[in-house]
Amino acid sequence: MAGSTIYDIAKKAGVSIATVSRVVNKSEGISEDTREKVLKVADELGYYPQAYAQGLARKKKNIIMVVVPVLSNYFFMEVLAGIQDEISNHDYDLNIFNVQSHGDNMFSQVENIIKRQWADGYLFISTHLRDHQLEKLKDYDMPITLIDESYEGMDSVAVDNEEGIDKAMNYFLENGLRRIGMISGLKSSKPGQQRIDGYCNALEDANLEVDEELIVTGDSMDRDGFTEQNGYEAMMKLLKMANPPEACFCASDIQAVGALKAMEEKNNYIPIIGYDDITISNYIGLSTIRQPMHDMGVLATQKLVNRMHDKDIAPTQKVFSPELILRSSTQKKTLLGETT
Amino acid sequence: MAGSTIYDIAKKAGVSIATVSRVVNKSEGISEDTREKVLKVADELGYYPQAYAQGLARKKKNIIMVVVPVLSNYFFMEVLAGIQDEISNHDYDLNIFNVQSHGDNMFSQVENIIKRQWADGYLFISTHLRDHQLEKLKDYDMPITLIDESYEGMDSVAVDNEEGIDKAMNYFLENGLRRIGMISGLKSSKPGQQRIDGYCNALEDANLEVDEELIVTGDSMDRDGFTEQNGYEAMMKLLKMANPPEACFCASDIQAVGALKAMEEKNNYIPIIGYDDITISNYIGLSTIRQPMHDMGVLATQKLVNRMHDKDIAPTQKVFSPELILRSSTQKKTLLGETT
DNA sequence: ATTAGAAATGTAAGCCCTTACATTGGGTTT
DNA sequence: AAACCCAATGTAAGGGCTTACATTTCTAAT
Repeated sequence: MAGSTIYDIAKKAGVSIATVSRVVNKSEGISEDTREKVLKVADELGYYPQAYAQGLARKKKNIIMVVVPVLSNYFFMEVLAGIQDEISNHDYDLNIFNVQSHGDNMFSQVENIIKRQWADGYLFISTHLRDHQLEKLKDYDMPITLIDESYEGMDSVAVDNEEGIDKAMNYFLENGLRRIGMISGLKSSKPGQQRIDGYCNALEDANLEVDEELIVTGDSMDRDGFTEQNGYEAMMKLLKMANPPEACFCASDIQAVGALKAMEEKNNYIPIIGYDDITISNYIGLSTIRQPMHDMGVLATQKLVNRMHDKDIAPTQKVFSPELILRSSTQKKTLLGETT
Repeated sequence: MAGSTIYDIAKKAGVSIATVSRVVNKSEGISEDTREKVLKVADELGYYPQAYAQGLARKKKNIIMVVVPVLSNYFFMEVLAGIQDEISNHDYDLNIFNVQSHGDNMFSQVENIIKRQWADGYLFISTHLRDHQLEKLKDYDMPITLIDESYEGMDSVAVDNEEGIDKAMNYFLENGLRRIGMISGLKSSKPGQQRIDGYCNALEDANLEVDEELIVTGDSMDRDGFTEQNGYEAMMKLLKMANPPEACFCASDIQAVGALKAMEEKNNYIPIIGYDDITISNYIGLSTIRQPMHDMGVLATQKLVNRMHDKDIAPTQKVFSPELILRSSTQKKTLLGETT
């Protein structure tokens, strides 16, 4: 059934391959008669153009490729939903390419994907490349939009992390909480580092000293520590301290879910704020910093499509402002300011 | 920088394109001198073989493609994690193709993906095709493994849904609960229907009548109703009934998350059991029927790879037995049998 | 009937690789 | 030095499609 080519159709329909190609591609200048004849044969033989041959012959592949280091992650999922929604307004297929994370090796994978010319345009989600690497990427002159990181001279869609963390920290500070813990992901990862920096800066701005002891992470380090289990372990550490924090900021909602469980088990609640606002957070009452993930996906896709249509528009960097969403994790049995 | 071909390298290095190809593909019979010379030039020109040209020239593409209707879904995510883990043991790249769901249209998309020969092998996750469609798929003689559905004569990895639902229902029944509600997804979807059937059968086996009123779904119907919001709405309906159920089975954990919230808001708890055991369930104390999603991904990938290496092995269908996992959602402030 | 012009179709080159087969040019053997 | 072998390299076909250009066929104007 499978595997018939344009030649088979041409022969059986008694026309040239060019005609078959034209019929299949709906180009004009074909008589209704031949069109029907060819279509009939094509259907009988189950013909459909091979992607690779077509991609080679045309320059265009009609593919947008999403490149991500880790697929099973909520942030990615929700961004992706936005991408899907937007892409359905355009005539492109979506392909997702999963690069194995970690180090320089990751960049060479990314580079090869570009070189191999898989797609007409690329969305890079959370790849967190270094500046010199991004610089190289620019040279390829391929439509690329960065998501979750920002770089001068490239299209990108990101969120102001510092600002988000500031909002969380200030909320605590304004409510009279001083000793604030932080549950971090892998400290050496770019987002991990960024969030720690934000945390430190916020404290310094408030003229408070940073107690390194209060910045903890769990022991499970898959997905760079951005897992429920990691958050659970981290909160356990925090609660077991001789002098535990009065509140806690989590680098991701998913870790906060684990932290919540730890507090429940210990029956010891401190106010916590997560980061992301994944869908589930609303249902479990987790206060959080909202990143407009869906919108980021939509906007990034729009930017990419625009660029694919016109190489020469100037690249722009969109930076969303994150929003503090208060739910029960900062209220119930918790805030000092409110028990009185 | 981008876009150099084998010809460019050949010319600049003063060799033939065949030699370049051989060097790049690490085939043997190339002197160390030329190898180095070619490699040097290739690096300078940033050469890497174009995927489409290579795919056309060889028969093999070195790609495994995952085909799914909806990406942003927890079941999919966890299965995918398994696929990723297993695939990293083999020399294949992973590509994910997102088909727009809904009806016959979906099948034609799936069919075209096969015809276009994107990959060397395919994993179909939760496509829930009809029998005659699967029958057609078989004819294509392409390595395909079905995940989350089972079909005679094709490789597949699934879970015995009936059995899982039975376990949940029996747990309720054994604990003296008789009036058991069900929160369903879109009733017309294949998994939706299956789970409703299982629910009805379990009741009938216990000689209880099925009260159609107790099978509810929410009003939000994106993702076929398998969302938190849908579960929330459904549970609200249930709790508002004149004669509400004493317990509830949810067709998915994600809906159960919403249901939990509804109960909290109403401050009215009945025991509930979800379906899937997504990672988060463990952290929010949701009792559930565990599907070994990660293992399913791993096993499906293994089967696929085996078949890609040897077309002639007989197809097998693996059906996992799901497991009842009890957590607090069937305990705290709830079970009649335990309050006495 | 003749012919310009448009419409329909065909021919062939080209997209970038891989690879079977042919060729070249030492090194060995005798 | 002739004969042979083998390693290294080159030549060219072919994979399935698109498309510029050439050719044929038809329509309609003269």
